[in-house]
Amino acid sequence: MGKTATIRDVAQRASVSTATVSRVLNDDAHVVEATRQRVMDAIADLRYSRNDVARSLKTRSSRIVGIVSPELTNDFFMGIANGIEAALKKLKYSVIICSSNESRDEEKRLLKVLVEKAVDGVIVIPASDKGSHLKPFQDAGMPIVLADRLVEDFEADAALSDNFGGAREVVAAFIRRGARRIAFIGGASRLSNARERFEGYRAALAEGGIEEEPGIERFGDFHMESGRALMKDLLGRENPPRAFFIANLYMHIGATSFLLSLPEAERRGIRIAGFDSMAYSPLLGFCTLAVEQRIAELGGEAARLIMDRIGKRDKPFPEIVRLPTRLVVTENER
Amino acid sequence: MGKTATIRDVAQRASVSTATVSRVLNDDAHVVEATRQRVMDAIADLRYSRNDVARSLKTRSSRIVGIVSPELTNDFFMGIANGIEAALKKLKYSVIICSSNESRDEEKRLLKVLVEKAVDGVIVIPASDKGSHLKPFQDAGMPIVLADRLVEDFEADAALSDNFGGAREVVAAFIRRGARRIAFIGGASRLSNARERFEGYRAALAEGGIEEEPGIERFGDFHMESGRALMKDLLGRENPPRAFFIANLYMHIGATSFLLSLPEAERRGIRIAGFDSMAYSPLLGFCTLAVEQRIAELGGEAARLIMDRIGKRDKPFPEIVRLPTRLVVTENER
DNA sequence: CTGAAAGCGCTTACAG
DNA sequence: CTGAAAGCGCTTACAG
Repeated sequence: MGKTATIRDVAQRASVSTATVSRVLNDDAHVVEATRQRVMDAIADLRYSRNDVARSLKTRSSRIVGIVSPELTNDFFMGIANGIEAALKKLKYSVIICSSNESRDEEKRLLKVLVEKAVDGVIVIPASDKGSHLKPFQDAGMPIVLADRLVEDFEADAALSDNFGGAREVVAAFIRRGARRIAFIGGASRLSNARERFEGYRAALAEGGIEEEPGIERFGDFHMESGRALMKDLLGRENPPRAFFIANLYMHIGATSFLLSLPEAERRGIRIAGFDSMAYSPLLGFCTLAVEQRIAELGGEAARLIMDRIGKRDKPFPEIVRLPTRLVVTENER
Repeated sequence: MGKTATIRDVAQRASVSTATVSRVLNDDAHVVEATRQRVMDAIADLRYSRNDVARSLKTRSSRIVGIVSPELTNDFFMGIANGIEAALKKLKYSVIICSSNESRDEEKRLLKVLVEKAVDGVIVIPASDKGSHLKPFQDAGMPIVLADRLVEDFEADAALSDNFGGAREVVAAFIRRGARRIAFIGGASRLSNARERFEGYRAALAEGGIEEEPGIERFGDFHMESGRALMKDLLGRENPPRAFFIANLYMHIGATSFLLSLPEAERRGIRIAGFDSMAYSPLLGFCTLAVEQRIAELGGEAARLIMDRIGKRDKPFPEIVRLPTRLVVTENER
């Protein structure tokens, strides 16, 4: 930037002290209207814009919250980020969104950068099931909130979906609609949300009086490729299942794209119950039921949790919020 | 954060001045090794972390670049953001990603916030075809770079795809593969990228000796719903086309989801040439050809452009970069 | 090679 | 209701 006007320039032009300018800038009530107006005019004349860097240095608050996401190109994570941003905007907070690139090391590095930038807190969507590298930052006083899932060796406030309940509900509905033999395609069970969804599936099965069949319960990595591979694998068995609960959207995409590569006859009658609903969900042609997460609210809750800690609100630690999910019946009933 | 160690604490512990600590922090060559080591030890002992806010205030550089995107939940935009972040990381720059929510007013507000945060520059993916609201910030000295598209009433460096060339290439390939009567579904032609793609389509038609048929050239708004509506509309004509060039991914999704709602017989033989390729592109079952944009590089170029201006590199203004696209033949040849 | 000191642009207790 | 002044944690010419 060029030479911008400072608070001193404004003070001079309005013939007041910098303290007074600062007061009107911060909506201090004790400034008499005439003075305030004079200052406002000077601000307008000079096109003065506050320097938040200086403000932050003095107040020790940057009014910035960091968000660390495993990836940027993921509508689910960005939906959460959106929810966070919307909630914080109202409090005049801004947000720095960073991608850990699904790497724990990068996650750690980003925390360090964010601390240097003096963010007031950070919301992390964990890249792995590990959290010990977050501990030192928390110990140093940085408020940290988890979103979407929990991690090992690290306790913190967290905003999560009711993965267990959602999975149980959708699988139960699937059973009610006649599905008996339901295969499971999910993420690695060391991840908290993947495990919870698997347990929800099992609970629904048990409640429906359906015996588990370990041979058709498969665990991938939440990515497209593993969804495709597992679907291929399951359909390659001697007696392949026709109903599937796929516990994550990307695996669902992979599985569907494999199905699309099959001759019409081979894929007929296949039905899928899935997780999440995004812009492109209408393309998931075999999906008949889905669990919808309240993505934006997940972000909103994460925002609330971090603000509570930043504001040193007195409350038990950690606070874990579980957001209910919603069952959705999709258009495809083909 | 709690009471963190400052440069003074480090200086004291290492028995040097704060100036020396600052020097080792900034890799100043003139510090003798023994001193450097002592300082490094003190830093480690105290778990000192630099306060970038103070640094920024003094150096007048925050080492932060703002990114303003029309939305967060969009893999194309976030792919650009990713490219920017990757490129800037190497230069020890960070990035603040904000969503304008497709609103020009919000875009303006965000610019103001970013100026207050003293970012060194901002890369904007315009929310509309208007840019006059960006002018005052540029005039005040803030480096601004556009990505993805140009706007009216505002000149700036820009990183763009060769929309014209890409559209022309894919439509030409479509024609070579036998398509004659190709309908056009695109975005509003006041948007620079939408217009360029339309012109590319027209050029390919002309070069292929195919007469334009205005009745099957339709303009929506780049969103899913309009893709769906326009596809429905076109198929509702007396003599509906069977080949489509859809100039944007979301419209492509909408169009495809409409097709999926049709009985098998009605949609048979429909072929689509599209734009972009994302994780869920395999689900676009009617797509046979696509133009792939170099999304990450688009971000990389935007990063380079903004750094050039921040570094006051002497070069003509504005610099407009056009990145070539790549033609992709998809798996579906059904 | 290292230090003393000024200053970046704000905010805020303390006076008055 | 308003001002003078200190100070937030750094960096950097200027000396030596």
